[in-house]
Amino acid sequence: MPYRRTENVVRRLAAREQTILDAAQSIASESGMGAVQIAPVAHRADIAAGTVYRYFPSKNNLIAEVIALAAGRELAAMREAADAAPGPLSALASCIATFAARALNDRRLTWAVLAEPVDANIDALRVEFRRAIAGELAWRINIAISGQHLPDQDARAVAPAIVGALLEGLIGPLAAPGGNAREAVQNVTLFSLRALGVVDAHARGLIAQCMIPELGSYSNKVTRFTPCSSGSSAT
Amino acid sequence: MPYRRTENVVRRLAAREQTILDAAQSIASESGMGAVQIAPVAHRADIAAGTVYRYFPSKNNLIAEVIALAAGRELAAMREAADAAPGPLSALASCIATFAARALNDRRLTWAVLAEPVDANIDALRVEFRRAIAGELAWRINIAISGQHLPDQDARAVAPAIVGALLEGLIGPLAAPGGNAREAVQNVTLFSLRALGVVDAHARGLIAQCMIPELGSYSNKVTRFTPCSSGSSAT
DNA sequence: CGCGGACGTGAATCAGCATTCAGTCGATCC
DNA sequence: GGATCGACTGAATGCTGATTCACGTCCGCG
Repeated sequence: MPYRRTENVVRRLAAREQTILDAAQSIASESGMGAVQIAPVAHRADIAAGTVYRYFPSKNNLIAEVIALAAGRELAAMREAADAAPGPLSALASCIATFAARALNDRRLTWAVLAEPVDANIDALRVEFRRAIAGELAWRINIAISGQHLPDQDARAVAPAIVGALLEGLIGPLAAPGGNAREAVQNVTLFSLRALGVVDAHARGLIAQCMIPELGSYSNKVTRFTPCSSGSSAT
Repeated sequence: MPYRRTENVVRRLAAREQTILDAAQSIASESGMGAVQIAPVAHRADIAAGTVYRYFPSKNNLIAEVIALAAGRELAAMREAADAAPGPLSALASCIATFAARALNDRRLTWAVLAEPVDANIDALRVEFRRAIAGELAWRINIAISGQHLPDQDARAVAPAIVGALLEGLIGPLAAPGGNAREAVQNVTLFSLRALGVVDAHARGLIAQCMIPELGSYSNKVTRFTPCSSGSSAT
């Protein structure tokens, strides 16, 4: 007869799992996805390498989980910011600024989660995440178009370009490292809005009113992101 | 007494080296940088694995060479297109459109060379390449700004964002695969020009006059790209 | 010719890492 | 208080893929 899982044990196991996830994320955030290896993660979590496999069936699964958690967090923040805005263009601006601000807040992690290749299986999940972000933007863009706030254009095509511009312009290897973060966020947001066809002066106005998340501290909701498409096994 | 290298031998060796480079590039172009492994490259070049090492001291050096060659090709094409244009904004538009068109022409290779991570040492070279492209754009942007054709802005910050938008918007995993290539090029160019602050109508005019390289065939000059910074050993 | 050096070969070596598993230990149950 | 269960350990295993090297082969040389 199998043993029951004591309340205590359940807590301990859950805590351990979280510890592993935290270890993996912090390593990713410090040294990139490539550095997320079983041995270092286990070491940082103060457990043996083998133990990791009691919690995650494979390294890929662990990484996938890290990505899914980060993705859920970012998407939720973007939605929240956009939903709080007064109009379609404001929503768009907030959405972009929020993504930008949070990315800037933890450059390396964002890069690791969104851009740094690891493995073909993982890449599939990452692409889902990017798609979700681009989709979120595309959705808002379409609303603005149908309200005549933006010139007619193919939102599905433009949204990825904005994501690329944000990533490359803010946290890519070429982006200036230091500088005024708030200003950088406002600049890329302005850039994006203009690219969408908002005239310069209007865009500046929108940005001025835009809530930009406090840099240095942001919500850490743990709504795991689940891609809609079925096929992301991440073996 | 060491033997001299016969004319014939020199030719043969050079041809072999080229064959290896071609093999590596074609594999990268078909399956990405990850698939550029010594064994497959050697196989495609019809030589033994060990022979590759008579021509390149390490795999990284081989890959670095592939990247440098591609980079030189692309930069030259961008410069040529821009220099042939009548004015600063035209030059900018041509530069962007050329990059876009050529990238679209060989998506996978462009992606492999510009975006697909391989190894930290290689990444350094890749970053140099990106920097060179962004620098080329920044240069043209600054000319346009000083001629009052563009609103004042930080070209060094904006140029990488444009590169990101082009890559992600055209050849990234989210970009629509099929479709009208010429139209796609014109769309991202329009997007970029607007982002820089060119008003919509004017941008469209510029693009209409813009020479877009024939899709499907383009110059294959072999001006190897050499990053200016000294430290790109690529061990 | 026939010697010797350079090229070419590909099997063996080496290294990095994920994954496994026989063995240890503390908690749970009767 | 034993009998087990099941988590934990970490050394051993296995795989993938770059790199090496002892040995053929070719060709310029006298």
